[in-house]
Order: sequence, then C-alpha cells, then structure tokens
Amino acid sequence: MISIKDIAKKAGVSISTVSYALNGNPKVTEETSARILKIANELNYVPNAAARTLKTRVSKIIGVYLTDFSGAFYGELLQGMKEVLNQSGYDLIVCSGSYSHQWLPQRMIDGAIVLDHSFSSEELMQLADRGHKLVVMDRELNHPNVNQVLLDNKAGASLAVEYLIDKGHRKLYVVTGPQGSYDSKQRLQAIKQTVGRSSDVVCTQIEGKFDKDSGELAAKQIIREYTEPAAVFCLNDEMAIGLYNTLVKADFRIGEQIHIIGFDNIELTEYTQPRLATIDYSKRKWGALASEQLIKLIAGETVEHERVYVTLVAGESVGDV
Amino acid sequence: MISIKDIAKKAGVSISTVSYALNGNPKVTEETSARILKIANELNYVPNAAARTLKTRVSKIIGVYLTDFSGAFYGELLQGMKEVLNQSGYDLIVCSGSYSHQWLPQRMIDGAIVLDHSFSSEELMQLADRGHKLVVMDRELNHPNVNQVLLDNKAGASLAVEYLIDKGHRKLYVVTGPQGSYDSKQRLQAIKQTVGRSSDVVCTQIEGKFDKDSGELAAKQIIREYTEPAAVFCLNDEMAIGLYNTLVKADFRIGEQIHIIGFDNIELTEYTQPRLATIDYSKRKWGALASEQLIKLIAGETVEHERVYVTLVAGESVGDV
DNA sequence: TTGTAGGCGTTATCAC
DNA sequence: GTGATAACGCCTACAA
Repeated sequence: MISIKDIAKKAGVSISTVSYALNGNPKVTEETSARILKIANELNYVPNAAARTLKTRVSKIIGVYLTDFSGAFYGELLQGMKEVLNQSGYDLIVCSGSYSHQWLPQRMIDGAIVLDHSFSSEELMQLADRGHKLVVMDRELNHPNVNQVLLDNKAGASLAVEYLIDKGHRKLYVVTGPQGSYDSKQRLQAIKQTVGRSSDVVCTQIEGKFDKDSGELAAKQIIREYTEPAAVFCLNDEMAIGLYNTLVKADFRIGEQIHIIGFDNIELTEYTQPRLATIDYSKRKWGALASEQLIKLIAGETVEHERVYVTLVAGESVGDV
Repeated sequence: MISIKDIAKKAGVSISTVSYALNGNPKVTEETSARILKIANELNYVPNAAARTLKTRVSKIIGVYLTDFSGAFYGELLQGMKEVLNQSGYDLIVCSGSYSHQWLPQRMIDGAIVLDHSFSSEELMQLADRGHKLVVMDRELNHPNVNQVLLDNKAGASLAVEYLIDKGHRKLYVVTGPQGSYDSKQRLQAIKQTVGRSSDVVCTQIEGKFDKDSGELAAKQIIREYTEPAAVFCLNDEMAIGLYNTLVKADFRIGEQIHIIGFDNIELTEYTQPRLATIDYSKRKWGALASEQLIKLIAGETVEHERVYVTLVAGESVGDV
C-alpha cells in the first residue's frame, strides 16, 4: 500500500506538506503542490479510508437497511435515495448481514435510512441516544436524532376501501401484513374507521406476511368460504399477486366473483388480467425525501417529519356488484 | 465514543489486557476476562471499524457493483451472494456512487463482485494488478486475481434460436444489448452461428440497450416493416416486455403475427398474455457461485472460471408458423 | 512555506 | 498473565 509517507520521501518533503497539498491547503506553494500531486498520481496514490475515517470521524457514506433485497420496488426507491445523496457528496451502500447493524456505532457510516422491521425500535433508539442520525420509513420514532418519512397509509387504505364500497361491495376481506408491521397497523386502522361508517359492510381479516405465499394462503381460505362475490384488499401488491395466481388457477373470475385491490403499484400489477387495482405513490420521491431529511439531520438542521402522498389506481380487478 | 482505553481505566488494567480479553486470547485469566467483558457490555462498547481495519488491513466486507438497482432480477442474485458471504463471516454491501470505485484501493472492502459495464476493464485490471481480488460476472478478464462467473450465453442464445427455427420461423429479428455488453456480443455470436446452419433463415439486427425503451423502439420498427409473421429474439426480457407492450397497444397478435422470446426469465414474463418464452437460469445460484469464488480467491486458493447453465422456458408468445 | 509531533482506536510484539 | 509501547495512515496544531 502506498501512503503519504512514500510520496513525501519521493518528493523530498515531509508528510504534512504532502497532506496539505493533497487537501488543497493554500499554505503550500503552487509548485511544491503541483510536484506532490504529480508524484501522487504517478504512484497511483489512494488515501486510506480507514485512516481518514479514524481521524476525521466522518466517512461520507450513508447506509440503507432493507428487509430483503427482493422487494419489487426497491430499485426505484434506492435510485431516488442515491441521486440526492450523491449530489451532497455522500455515497450510498445497501447494508446486509449480521454485523451491518454495528456500522453506525462503529462509525463506518455517517447515518442510516431504515426500512427494515427486523431492526428493532429499541435498537434504533439506542443508536439515536448515542448521537447517530437516522431516518425511518417504516415506523414512528420520536427522537431529535430521528426523522420519519412515512407513507400516508391511512389515506391509501381509506381510498382503497372507499373505492370498494363505491363499487357496491359489502363483503370484504383484508389480508394484513406481519404482526409488527407499522404500515399494516396503520392501514388496518384506517380500514376499520372507513368500514365503520357503513353499517352494512362486513369485513373479515386474514393474517398475512406481505409475501406471495400469504396471498396464496388467503386465496385458499377465501375459496373455501366462497358463497357469493367478495372483495379483497391485500395490504400490499405482492400478496395480491399471490392471491391472483391461486384464484386464476382455481378458475375464479377476478373482477366478477372475487375482486382484488392491492397496495404499492408494483410493475407487475399492470400485467395481470384484469389489471390489478392498487394504491400508488412515487417510490423515487419517497427515497429522495428520506435522503434529504437525513442530510439535513446530519448537518444539524432541524427537520419536520415528512409524509408521502398516495393515489388510487383503478383496475378491472375490481368490478361493480 | 467509548474505546478500550475507557474500559481499561474502569477495569484497572491496561489496554492490551482489554484487547486480549475482547478477542478471547487465552493468555488472560478467566476472571479478569469476565470482568472486562462485563464492563465493556455495561459501557456499550463497540469496536471502531476504522481503527481495526487500519491495523489489520482487513474489513470483512465484500462490495458488489451493479449497473443500477432497478434490474428485475437483482433481488435473487443478491440473496444468493449474501447467504454464501455471511456464512463465511463476510458482510455484503451494494455499492453505488462516484467514490465507491475507490473502496477497493482504499481497503474499505476486501473484494468486489462486478456486474456493471460502467466499470471499465482497464480499471478492473489495474485493481487486480495491485493485488485486489475480483469476480466478474459480465466480461472475460484473465488475471490471476480475477475470477469469472459467467452465464452460458452461447448455449442460451442457441437454445432460443433453435426453438424459433423448430417452430418453423424463418424471418427473425434480434434486438441486441448495448454496444459494449459482453453478454450481448456472446449471444449475437451464437445466434449467427446457429442461424448460419439454416440457409433459408433471414435475420435482421436491431440495436437495443437492454431497457424497456429499446423494446418499444424495436416494436415500432417491426410494425413499420410488417408484411408477414416474424419472430423476435430480444436479448433480455426487459426489452421483450417493452416490445410486448407496444405490440399489444398496436393490436398485434403475439404468438401469431409476431412471435417473441426473451432472456433472463424475470417474474413478469409469467404474466404477459400469452406467456413470454425466455431463457432461464438460477439467479440465486449465479450469485452464490460468484461469492464462493471470491472467498476462495481471497483465501489464496486457485479457482477455475465457472459457468452458469441455462434452460429454455417455452411460452405461447412463440407459436407455430 | 514547510517540518515536527501527537493522536484517532486497534492490534501485536515485546518485556516483566 | 499483564503492561508498556510501537505501529497502521492520516490530519492538524504548533514550531521553525
């Protein structure tokens, strides 16, 4: 490994002069600086990140934590984050692995964006207490070092339920997310509120886990209990796809016997037959917003919690009664 | 930040004893060790990654470089990599941003997996020359510090073309990948070879970029030139989807007027009507293999280049002539 | 304008 | 078994 020492030796100056020159400190002469830069270049010098981070206590790297990589919309989300961060001189890494939770206290990363319910709120609170800056996208967490950028779950869920009711549906199923999920809880709450306003609506809850399997399981239950047309609100599209697949296989007519609406508007929903109704929001904007907030937080600015607005995407998977 | 110094002070021992205890060195007494560990715990001690990396010159982190995050199959690929790496005590980060190319020479990561043609081969060669260990998934690069884990592009492309010819197609289009793409080049080469064996097959080449737009553009050209049924081999599914969309919008009958086959078997291909024929391979295995090879490379073992096998997925998007 | 020296938190080599 | 002490590569007062 080639260090500033090597450059100093070759240039016949001291290491501090090299350091100054490399960092553009005006104290050093133009010509000395030029000579040093040239030698550094020739030697293919690359500053050691560990040493620099150790000294400056800043890495200029932001970590994002996701539940798993396979979510269908992470691509756009990450793109949104990346653009904003890069613009501010930060690099983004997607973290995974057992040790990665330690990277904040280890000072490997300057801040973190969390969309991963396997990261416990207590753990996050501890990090915040220690002065680390965080943005959470999947829970509420009140702490001066933590900012929230959340979806407007309640609006989305209300929109979906109102759509179903408008279409004349009175028998509803809701396929939920996993136990601890904040998004799921919020959506459920709004559903109950909205449903409560129409006394003739019956709503059955089915436990899900936001994955395709849950959708399939739910479909099986719904098929078993089938007596008359019903509408199903899957709290995310992934489950809606699983549900769709199983129903299609069982020769159910979607949008006629069983009506489906999802949440997230992933690409796949455009291609099902009929098109899946869902709730849309800009993933890119969501990511960008999270990054912006984190940068401000790190810079010591005070920031308000942000909310991402959602809209309804109609689809023939929900027909009239 | 709390360091071994703080622990040493509190425990009334020297920092070296603390370091030994923390690292489970048997030289230190059980009881001293226990006491130190207890204090470390109480103080919420977390070893500083930068300092450790600086000293040991090892970070136990592997970086993977992708063209962009939005590829439809990266989820599974990364999952495959992650599982293998975690098992060997490595953490995986997905790298992005302008500085991230420097992380190898900066010793922030111990090795890299590259599937990103924006990373030039010269750059990679330089890194390899400096002793860094790499696995490439999107090019051939012969260097003792570099291992290749490539798709069997030629087999895949041959499979696809033979399928079309078997089905009676004689008029073919090929929508290629971007200029520099190794995968595209390999596939094209195999296509030419296979096509060359049947003298009556006509094959027209359309330049693409592996994105949806390219597929749409290709569709427009094909529609313009349409006189009789033709078969289109899109060198990836993303373009095939773009092509499909545009053709559907223009009321073409797919699998009858225009026949389509893609490459990659992304999830979406199952949902088009009719189902898109494509070439399949295990993304998870591909990723796992790349990780295994990199770990061996880092451990100093000699490794052979690996090849990932592919299979044909038939679909009604290709009908008989 | 340049050099000296101390320190960031760890590990590791010595003595004791 | 434990404790000084010297690195690792970089930054930055302070001194010259």
